[in-house]
Amino acid sequence: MGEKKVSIESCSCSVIHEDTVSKARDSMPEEETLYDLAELFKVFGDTTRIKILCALFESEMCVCDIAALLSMNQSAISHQLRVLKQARLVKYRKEGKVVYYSLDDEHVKQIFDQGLVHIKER
Amino acid sequence: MGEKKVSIESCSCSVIHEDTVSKARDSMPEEETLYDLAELFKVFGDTTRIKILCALFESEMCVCDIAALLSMNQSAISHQLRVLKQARLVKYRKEGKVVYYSLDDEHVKQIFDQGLVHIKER
DNA sequence: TAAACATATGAACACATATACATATGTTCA
DNA sequence: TGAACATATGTATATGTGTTCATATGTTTA
Repeated sequence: MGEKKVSIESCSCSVIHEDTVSKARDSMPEEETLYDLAELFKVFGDTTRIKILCALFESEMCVCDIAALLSMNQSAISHQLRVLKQARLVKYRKEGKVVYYSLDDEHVKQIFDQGLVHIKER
Repeated sequence: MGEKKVSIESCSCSVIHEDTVSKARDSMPEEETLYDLAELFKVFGDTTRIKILCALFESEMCVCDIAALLSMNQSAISHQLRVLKQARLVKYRKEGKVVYYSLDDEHVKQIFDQGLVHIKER
């Protein structure tokens, strides 16, 4: 059962499990959702940005603080904060010329921690 | 308090909140842990790989099935499965010439779902 | 054994991206 | 108002990466 062979032009080989494929297809979220999800994880997938998020777990920080902490120049940090901001992972408040960044979302730490669990378990 | 200014050569500006910086520094996990974490999320940060993982939530699948499902050629899928395998996100079993892939870790879905929560909330 | 098939792998190419440098913006304070 | 300063942003560059094509590996079956 479900072993009917169907050749599909996009793949050089024939499909072995038609049932499995169509069931998986039905259970897949929308294309856009999966795209957004990948974009989100992409933001987490950089050492500098992970470090920034990690630092902000402790408290809000200004750009200069973060640059000093990570021993990187202000421009690099500012560029990365922009990415984090666009992903709605951090928010900011201005106090004069100083801009303080903080986490925008309580899920950030949960995603972070879930990742940690996977890392530690090896 | 904690407002002593210290100039650090790596940053053109002066540090405003010395206390905040050193507290954050103390709370940071090891460099290697953060690196590994970024590497893990990097794996999640690709549409093709997210789709593969998502498909495997339903059931194990062979390479051909996945290729057909995603309308991509077998080589591309195989390359991505390799990345997922190296990150210990999928495992495989061989049955003759067919290789069945499945999730290697119960955390995968939890990380995935945490990401979804963040996406949906906007 | 040879053909057919599923999968893996190496190389090449196109494209994305992180950082550095230079500079612009906007705020404070003398 | 102008100097000093924190931050943002545009551009260039080096590095990383996803996909494709060609081919290798390994298994089944005629």
